[in-house]
Amino acid sequence: MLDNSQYIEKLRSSGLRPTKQRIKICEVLFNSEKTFHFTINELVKRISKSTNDKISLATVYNTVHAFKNKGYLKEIPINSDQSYFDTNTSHHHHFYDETQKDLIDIDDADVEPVKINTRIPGKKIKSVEVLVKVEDDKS
Amino acid sequence: MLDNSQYIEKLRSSGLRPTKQRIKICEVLFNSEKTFHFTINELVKRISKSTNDKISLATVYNTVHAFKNKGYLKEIPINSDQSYFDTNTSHHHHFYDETQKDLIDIDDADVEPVKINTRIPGKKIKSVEVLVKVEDDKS
DNA sequence: CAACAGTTTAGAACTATTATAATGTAGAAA
DNA sequence: TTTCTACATTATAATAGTTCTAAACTGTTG
Ligand SMILES: [Mn+2]
Ligand SMILES: [Mn+2]
Ligand SMILES: [Zn+2]
Ligand SMILES: [Zn+2]
Repeated sequence: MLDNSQYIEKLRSSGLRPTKQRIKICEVLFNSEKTFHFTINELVKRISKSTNDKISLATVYNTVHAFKNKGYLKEIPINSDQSYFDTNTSHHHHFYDETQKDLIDIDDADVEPVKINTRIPGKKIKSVEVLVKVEDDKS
Repeated sequence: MLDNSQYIEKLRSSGLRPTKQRIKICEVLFNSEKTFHFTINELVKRISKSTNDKISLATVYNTVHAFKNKGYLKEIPINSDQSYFDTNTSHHHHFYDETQKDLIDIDDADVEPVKINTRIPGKKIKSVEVLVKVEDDKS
């Protein structure tokens, strides 16, 4: 929970001009106690609920990608027709409920550290993500 | 490495009519010693290299989805503009080279079994997939 | 063979995402 | 404060992977 001046500082220190659109998007993304997952469309809805000034879809895409590049958001790899993002940038994994198309954090304490005992020469590891797909238990 | 009569049997026993398109796609997918990863476009290219009879794009999509539903193919979750499929349906994980947009199997022996010590009530686990993103090592 | 459900197909439709290019603005310099 | 300019926003078009449609075709069964 930060106030606007802190977002302005955060944006400035990232080399991003603190425009009113970016500040608003910061509020929507980071002004809540709990982190959450979202698609671009869901974010657009959250934004329009919390302001009267419309932000164009292109700006939402641009800003989400900028924040992702700066490390303020993560993109979660799922097979879906749309991208999912996460305001929780700490190391953790996910359940994906295929029935409800819903992402759920797995507390990092509930997952044994994933050990990969092999490497690709000339490449370095950027991330290690576990996705646990679940479905309704009919049995 | 199976011959056509075995594909015909495999298709029949799955409730799929053994059409010449499906048999051809079986050959392209399963007639090699090594398993591999592919996108729909790459599969279309492989098909046209190995036959003169064109198979329509819609049929390729239909068949890949049918095979996936029958468990003959897996879809690999990646953030990409296109879907990746895998002819290796045994349990294993992947490196994804973001530079070359290339999927590489991780031998299951090189990964400690992933233990998830929590569940979602009413849901059962369908799959547990580890994706290790790598990039060029410039350091 | 006849009948029919399942399959293939070309092409249209759909939709998430990206590109374009004109307009606007934050921040620094004069 | 005014000017300047690189960066940002925006409406809109373009792109592209995927799915849909509906007509033609085919494998299977009786
Ligand atoms: Mn998909
Ligand atoms: Mn993406
Ligand atoms: Zn998360
Ligand atoms: Zn694989």
